[in-house]
Amino acid sequence: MSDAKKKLIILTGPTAVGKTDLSIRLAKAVNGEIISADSIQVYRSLNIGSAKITPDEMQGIPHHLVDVLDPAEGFHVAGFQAMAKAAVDDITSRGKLPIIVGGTGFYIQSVLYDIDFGLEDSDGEIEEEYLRILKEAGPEALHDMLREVDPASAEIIHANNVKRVLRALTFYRLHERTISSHNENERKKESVYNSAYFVLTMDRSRLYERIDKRVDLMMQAGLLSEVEMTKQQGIPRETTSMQGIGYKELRSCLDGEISLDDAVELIKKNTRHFAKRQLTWFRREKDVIWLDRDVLGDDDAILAHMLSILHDKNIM
RNA sequence: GCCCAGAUAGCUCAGUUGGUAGAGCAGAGGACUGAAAAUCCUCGUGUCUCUGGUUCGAUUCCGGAUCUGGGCA
Repeated sequence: MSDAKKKLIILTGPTAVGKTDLSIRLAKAVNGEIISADSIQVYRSLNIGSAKITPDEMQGIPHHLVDVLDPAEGFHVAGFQAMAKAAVDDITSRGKLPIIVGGTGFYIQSVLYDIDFGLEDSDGEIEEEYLRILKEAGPEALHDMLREVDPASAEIIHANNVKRVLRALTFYRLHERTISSHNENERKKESVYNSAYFVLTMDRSRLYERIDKRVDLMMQAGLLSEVEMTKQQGIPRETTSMQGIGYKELRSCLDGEISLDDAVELIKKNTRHFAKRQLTWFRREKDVIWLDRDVLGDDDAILAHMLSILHDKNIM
């Protein structure tokens, strides 16, 4: 539509559909650079478990937001958004096309719709107070408190979803307005980009087979020792990076809580569940362009299809 | 060949003192606006192996068949 808008390509899909290879071919075809939207690949040294692209595989295509954090550091959408926006501007200013590639739907949304996350988060004091209440009175009590200040949110957020209840309460405390009204405004936003939002997908049971196989390959490639390293380095299990699939299960195994076989099975299962959640997310996103491997065929055919859509949208 | 025990949801099993059945896991759907590979919600009709019999009525009791374990020869 409006040529004044910045151009942006998004390539996403559930884990293990084969985004990486396709993204390199796409980047070459459109003279683009890749911005990773992946909550685990941002961390250095978490390579095998995050199925991170190797320098060889990059084939000279610049990648942004990969290997930018230490595994001990925390991370969140707002941080991602800021870095991703800077990368988009940087790439665009050099006359190249930014391509967001990765499976973290929330991250993609934060950039595409330029969501406002408000002020900085609390220093923890407020949260501690709520956590104390949670411990003493339970999740229902917290939820009741939310109902007092923000009934709309209390209606939407289930009492057991403590994480969200806490966030809604904290938001109210910090901003003196409800997160529900804030979210309502954000939801109305139109994308600031002239974009194409591609979601790669394939038959569910075949995807699950690929996932199971890929986990076995990760184990063969030495995932266990990669995780062992994080333990030796003293990275706490509660850290954001250690909540990644593969890492949390093997850390549990290394601490003697479960057997290795059980850990591997758990990794497979959790990855399957994750892929399913990703698909649910993308189904709900507006204006996505589905690329079904079972319909379109091999990567050549998929790429050709993408290029023709990009052409029609005047993105290239 | 004989004896014993099973045969119920994709899997592991529970149960019906005879009125056609339910848990866990797997799986499916959904939510999501500063942990998102996170967090949370919802969803269980299946020839109760087959076949005769008893019964108003059998998945449940009885007989037979088939299959699967285990034991004895």
